[in-house]
Amino acid sequence: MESTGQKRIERIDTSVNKPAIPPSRTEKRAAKTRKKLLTAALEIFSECGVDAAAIDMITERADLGKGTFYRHFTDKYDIAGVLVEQAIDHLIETLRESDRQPTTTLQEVLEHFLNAHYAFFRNHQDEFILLFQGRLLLKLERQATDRIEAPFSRYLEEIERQLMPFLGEKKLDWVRIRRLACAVAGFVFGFFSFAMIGMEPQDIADSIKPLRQSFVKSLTMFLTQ
Amino acid sequence: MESTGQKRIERIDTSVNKPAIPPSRTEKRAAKTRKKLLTAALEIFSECGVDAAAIDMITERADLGKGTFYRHFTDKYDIAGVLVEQAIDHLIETLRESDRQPTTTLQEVLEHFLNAHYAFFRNHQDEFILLFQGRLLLKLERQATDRIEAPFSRYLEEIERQLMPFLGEKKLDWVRIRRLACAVAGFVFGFFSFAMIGMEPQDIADSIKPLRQSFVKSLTMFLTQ
DNA sequence: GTCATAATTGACTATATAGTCAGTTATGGA
DNA sequence: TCCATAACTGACTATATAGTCAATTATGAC
Repeated sequence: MESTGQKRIERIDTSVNKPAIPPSRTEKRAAKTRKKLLTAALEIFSECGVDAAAIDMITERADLGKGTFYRHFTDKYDIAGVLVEQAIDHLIETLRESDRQPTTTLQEVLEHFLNAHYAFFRNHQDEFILLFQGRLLLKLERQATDRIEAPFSRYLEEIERQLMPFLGEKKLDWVRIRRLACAVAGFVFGFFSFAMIGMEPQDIADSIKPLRQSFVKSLTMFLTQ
Repeated sequence: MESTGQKRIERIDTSVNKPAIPPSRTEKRAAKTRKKLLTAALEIFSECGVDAAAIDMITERADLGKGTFYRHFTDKYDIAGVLVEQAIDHLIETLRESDRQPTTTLQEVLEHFLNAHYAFFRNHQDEFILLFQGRLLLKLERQATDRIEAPFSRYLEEIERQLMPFLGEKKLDWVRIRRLACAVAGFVFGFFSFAMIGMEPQDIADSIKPLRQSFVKSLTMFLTQ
């Protein structure tokens, strides 16, 4: 049942710090607790999957009381939504770091894409798993859909944004750009996921270089054909 | 708790029909019931995800009593395992249909791969979703791991088998072949999954042809470089 | 038709998990 | 120090789901 009225006990909001007000000790304590919950939840979700995870697992892992969870989040899908947003932020951030280096050709941009995704896969494996298991929920008419779908769109848009400058010569076909974004995102996530089944970590690492090479060539061809 | 002794009530086994014995009406009834359960479960799993699905949802959808479920399967993950095996069988079957047409070049084989995957995505969408949500369970230390992982390995091996003949000139590097299989599987599954978020169905269909073209070129390059 | 056997049923019990709230502990201000 | 307020706690209740089993219905052999 959805409560249309306000909650009796207001939840804590440490998500956005009001600017120019130094955080009190109380606020810092709450923020630290929230952080502990987020960290624990990410681990649990990546181990068990969001649906199979229980609140108790999270609070247990965070070494906090169960009631504390409900002062910070409404339910599992609430905290999962926050984590997905964070993960996408990290992925986009990683993409922008690549973007900071001067790039003059489409090939270079695409190489940066692949590098950035590989870095993300290596350095944020829990988030990688979270994103990849959450992604498919879309098709599945569920409540949390928008909360989950929105960050993924942001991600696709970031890829598109970085591509734009190099497509000036050709017509800026929206479908073609989105198609490319899907191809890049899909290839990288899909490859790493399958690689996790079929290959040893060292083999995965060794595969990156030649794959990058031919995938970049292929995409360049695709975009400029 | 794992019961090491035998169950008090033996479950029905209609999975493999003993050869040369015509099925009785009783057997056919049981087989039909089992089929109804499998069909309902596939729908439910692809709508809600395996972890979020409940037995009641499945028996409700199949219009059967709950107890019936337990005469045919031990639990959710048991029936999910059967469904994953079936889905992989369909995918492999689709791959073999492509293979039946005479292929003389690596490019043709790769084109058939892409065609077959696209056909599977179009004609078995529920199974596509099931496979794709199940796939990641691997990383996540769970009980059903082997049951789920084995079919995926079969799938990768089928891809490898079809590629073999065209790699005779080059050294048969096991890692390289598995890498290619991961690339094909990952690209196709990954692309379609992201396309489901970011694109309209018609745009997806329109994307197949040009994508196939450049992806095939890319993979050929990759294998023969 | 009658009986033995097998499949099916769904109400029932056991269990696990969600979500609550009165009580406890920490912080901030006087 | 003492009080007001906010964060935290975990035992508790409500609910949902898993899994069971005695009763029911269908089938097969005679």
